[in-house]
Amino acid sequence: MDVSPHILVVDDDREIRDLTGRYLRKHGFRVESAADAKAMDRLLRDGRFDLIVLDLMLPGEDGLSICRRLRASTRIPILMLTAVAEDTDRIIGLEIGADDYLTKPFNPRELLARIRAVLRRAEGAGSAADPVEGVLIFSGWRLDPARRELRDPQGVLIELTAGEFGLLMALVERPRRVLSRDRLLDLTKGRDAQPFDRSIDVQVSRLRRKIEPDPKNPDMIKTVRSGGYIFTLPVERR
Amino acid sequence: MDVSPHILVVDDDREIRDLTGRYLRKHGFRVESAADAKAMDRLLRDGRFDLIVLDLMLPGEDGLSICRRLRASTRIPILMLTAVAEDTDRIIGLEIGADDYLTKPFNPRELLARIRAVLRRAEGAGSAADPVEGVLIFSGWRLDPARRELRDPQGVLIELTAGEFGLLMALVERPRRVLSRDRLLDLTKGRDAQPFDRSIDVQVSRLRRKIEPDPKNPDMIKTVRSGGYIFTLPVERR
DNA sequence: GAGTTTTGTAACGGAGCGTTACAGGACCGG
DNA sequence: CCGGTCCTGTAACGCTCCGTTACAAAACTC
Repeated sequence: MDVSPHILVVDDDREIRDLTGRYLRKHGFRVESAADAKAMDRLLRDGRFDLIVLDLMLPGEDGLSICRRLRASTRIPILMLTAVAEDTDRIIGLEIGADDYLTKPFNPRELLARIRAVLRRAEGAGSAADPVEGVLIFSGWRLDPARRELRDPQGVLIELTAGEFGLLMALVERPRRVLSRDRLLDLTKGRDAQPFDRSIDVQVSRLRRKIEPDPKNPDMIKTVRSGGYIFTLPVERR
Repeated sequence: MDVSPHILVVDDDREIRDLTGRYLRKHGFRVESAADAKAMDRLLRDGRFDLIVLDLMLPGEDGLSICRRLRASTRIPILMLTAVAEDTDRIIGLEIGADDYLTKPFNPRELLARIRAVLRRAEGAGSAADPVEGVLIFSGWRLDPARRELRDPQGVLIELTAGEFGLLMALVERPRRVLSRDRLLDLTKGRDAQPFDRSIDVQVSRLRRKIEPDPKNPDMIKTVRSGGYIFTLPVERR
C-alpha cells in the first residue's frame, strides 16, 4: 500500500506543472496537475489529495477565489504560488486561508521543504490526508482502516496481507464504480502499469479466495471485461 | 493582563535583536530577546511565549539543536532565521520542526507577516506556551511524556529505553495513520535513512516485545508492508 | 466453432520484514 | 582515565509476501 502523500499542482503554466511534478515525484510524492479550476475540480472529485499547490494567477476563476471556495468545504492544506514579490505581505494579510506561500520564480527544493512543512503541520489536526475515521460496512462485513482489519459477518477476523488490504480499501472506498487496472495500481501502489502488468489481476484473485464464498463466481468483486473491476455491494461508513 | 502575543527573539546579532524588537513592539507585540541558548532557556523558564524567532547560527548550541530540543518538550511555534540562502540549512530547519523560516537579510514587514501567519495557525491547536501536553492514554495504558514513563493497564511501570520511548511517542502522537520508516526516523532521530537502514525495524521489534501481549501477532503496532508502521488504538489526551 | 483477446491462477524467485547475535558507543561511578 | 553496564545500529538468516511469467480457461468475434 502506497502511503506517499498525494499532491495536486494547479498552474496554467505547463512548464511549471511538468517540472514541479517531476521533481516532487522524484522525492516520493504522487503528483497530479491541473491547468485551471475546472480540471482541478474534476481531479478532486475523484481522488484524495493531501495538499494543493495553487497558483494565484489563473485563467478563469483565480487562485484567491479557488482558495476561499476550497476552504469553505475542505481542510486540504493549500500552498499558494504568487507571481510577484511585492505583494507577499498582502497575501498573508488577506487571510485567504492558505497555509503557506512561495513567490515565483522559486527553487524546487524550497517548494519541497515548504510542502513537507505544511504536511507536517496539517498532520495533527485531522487533515484530509487520512480521514480514516470510521469503519466501512458492507452486508455485515466490517473493514476497519485504522486497525487495518477485516471481519466477516460473524465477526471472525480475516487475515489479509498489506497488498490485499490496500486493494480492498481502494475498491470499497469507491463502490459500484468500474475501476481500471491502471487506476487500481495508482491507488494501491502509486505507480503506473508496465506493459503486460498483471499484478492487479493476481491480487484480485488472491483477495477473492479469502473473501468470496465462491471465488469462481465472485459476488463482491466482479470483473468488467476490458474495463477493470467493480465492487458491487453498497457501503456504509460509520 | 496584557494579551498581546509574546515573542522571544534569539539572535547573537545585537542590531537584529534591537531592530526587530522595536519593529515588532510598534506592531503590538511584547518582545524579549536573548543572544544565545543559555539566555533563551533562562527567559523560557519564567516567561510564557507565544512564538520564538530563532537564528540558525548561534555561538554555543546552534539553532538546529535548540529547535529540536524545544520541539521535544513544547509546541511553541518557532520561526527560524537563516543567514544565507543556504538551502540545505533552510530545509533542515523546517524538517526539524520549525514552523517557518526567513532568510537574512529580511524585510521586517515580511517577518511581521510570517509571525502573524504562524500565530494564526497555532491558535487553533492549543497555543501559548503549553509546556508538554498531558498524558496519552490508550486502552488503559498511560504514556506520560513529562515523566517519560509508560504504565500498563494494571499500573505497572514498563521500563523503556530512550529510543523505545521516543519511537512509542512518535507513534502514539499520530495514531491510526501509517508512518513510513523515513518519517519515523526523522521524528525520533531527526535524521535521514541510509541505504539498508533497518534501525526502525529493530526498535519496533524490541518495543513490541515489551508492550504487545503477543509480539508475534502485534495488535497495537502493526506493520504495513512497504508502507511502514501504524499505531492502531485510539488515543486520548489528558 | 475456430481464432483471438482477456482473465484466472499456479509456481517461482526476488524483495520486505522479524528476529537474533554481536560489536561499537554512550553513560556512569570510581 | 578506566572498566563495567546498558543501549542501539548493523549484519545475517529465515519466513512471508507479491510481481512476474506461463499456461489454461473463459469470453468475445466473426
